[in-house]
Amino acid sequence: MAKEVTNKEENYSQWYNDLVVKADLAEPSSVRGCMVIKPYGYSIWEKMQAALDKMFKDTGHTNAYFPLFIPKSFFSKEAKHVEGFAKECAVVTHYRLKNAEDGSGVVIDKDAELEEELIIRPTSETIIWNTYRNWIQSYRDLPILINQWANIVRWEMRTRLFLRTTEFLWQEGHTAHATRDEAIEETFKILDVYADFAQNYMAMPVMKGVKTENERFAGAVDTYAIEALMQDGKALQSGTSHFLGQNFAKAFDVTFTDKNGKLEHVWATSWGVSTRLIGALVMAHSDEHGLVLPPELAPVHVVIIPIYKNNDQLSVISEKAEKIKKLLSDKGLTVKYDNRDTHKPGWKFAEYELKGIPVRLAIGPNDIDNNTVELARRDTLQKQTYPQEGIEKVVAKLLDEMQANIFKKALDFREKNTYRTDDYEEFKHIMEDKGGFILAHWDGTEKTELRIKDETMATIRCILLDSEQEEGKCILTGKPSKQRVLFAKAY
RNA sequence: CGGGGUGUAGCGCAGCCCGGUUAGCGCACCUGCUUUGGGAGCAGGGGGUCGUGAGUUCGAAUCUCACCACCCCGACCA
Repeated sequence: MAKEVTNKEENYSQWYNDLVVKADLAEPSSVRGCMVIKPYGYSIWEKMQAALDKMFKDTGHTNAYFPLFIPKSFFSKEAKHVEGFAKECAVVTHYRLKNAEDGSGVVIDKDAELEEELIIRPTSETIIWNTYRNWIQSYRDLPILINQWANIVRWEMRTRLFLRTTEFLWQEGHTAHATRDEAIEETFKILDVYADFAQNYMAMPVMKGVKTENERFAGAVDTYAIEALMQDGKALQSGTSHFLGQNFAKAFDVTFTDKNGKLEHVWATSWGVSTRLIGALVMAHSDEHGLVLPPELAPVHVVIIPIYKNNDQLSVISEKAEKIKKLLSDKGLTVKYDNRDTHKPGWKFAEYELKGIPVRLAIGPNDIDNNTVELARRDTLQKQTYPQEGIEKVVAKLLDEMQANIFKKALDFREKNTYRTDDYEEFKHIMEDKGGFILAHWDGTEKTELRIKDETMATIRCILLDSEQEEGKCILTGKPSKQRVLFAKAY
């Protein structure tokens, strides 16, 4: 065994790290807290980008690009925003290096100090709203619906590949609207896009809800999020959509004249998902054998592996394999024919399982005699022999079935691990033993929320949008509550 | 920033207590032959500033001191 993945039950976080590294998604870099996203991992990100980008375009958005650097003065204009991000900002103070006089290498040239320090963006609201001020005069200039694909930096103390790194890739949407209602509508529209993407592409069920004040984005009026449950019973916030009200418009003095000739502040939203989604994808579906990728996001759908004893056999098999590859490609599938002679079939089987390629198609001498192929599906690891005739339809159908099955498996898991309780002792036991989501009553105060966090490590992930109104008593204080909220330990 | 741990070949480790030839093992790598339907076998081969610096000593991977880096556990976070 060349590559062993740590047992998932024994040490979940080691299992995750192993998987990310051994499946060639990413590796730690020599820069503290930063990762190298390797080609295979990056191609998953490209699949995500392609799907999301289309969804954004289909809902009327266009892409643009704003600077990496933000002048410190911009950054400090929105009070809550600074407060939230100040502790994790990288700051550029100089613009030149020089050779050290003692020959010990290169040092900062103290004469090249910046007049005003530049913050490396931890998010772009400030630079964007500073820019929007110049773009907006009239209601005719609205709405502005812009997205950008970018890297950002948040100086983290402890990092984990994909889940939390100092630099990461994401998209951030920033929209400007003439009315409050329109901005709110935009916030929900994007939340739905995210939920749709998570469920239909990532095959990962999510809960939609609004964050408590405590978990709200710095500078937002309301933060909405999609929350997913990972296989270790912890929740992962997978996307956020913020209704910013007029906070940034006021901070950056962005006003417009409405239809009645009245000067108003602009209404805003911002929203984002990041490469963290790759971490979510890994933790939601994968197993002891490696990654399990939903077909919609798999960089390669089918790998064809020849099994042969000599070159004569290989050439017969290759001819078949190339034909099948073309049939599948014509169906829009990405197919790899791995005819390398440097690795044995068994090695390749294990390798592609580790990488989560949805379907493996093997052709050997027996298949040549019988006009068959062997298909193995990654989600269930089942193998079955099919006639070569019509194989492209079988594979296409199988991939659809797998996409649905992977989602269903994740949904079953979530349902099995979502509890309702009105008893705080039970609440504590659930959190301690197995984790998962708990729906419980809460009195609505930050104090209670923090005390529950202290005592159980669980936080309020969100207040579900579709939660039914129900009279009850706060699980901690017994004070009256009108609805249950979603608790979990979180990443 | 607190508490704990680890730095020896690309990776994972042994050796260190108790200093002494040429620093060793597994995986990976290279060559050859046999193999190929679940991570092949045999034979041969290459690869090391023992984290860095200073000290003790006839002699340091091994002992002492300092520094650096990384990992795990906490506080902070998408």
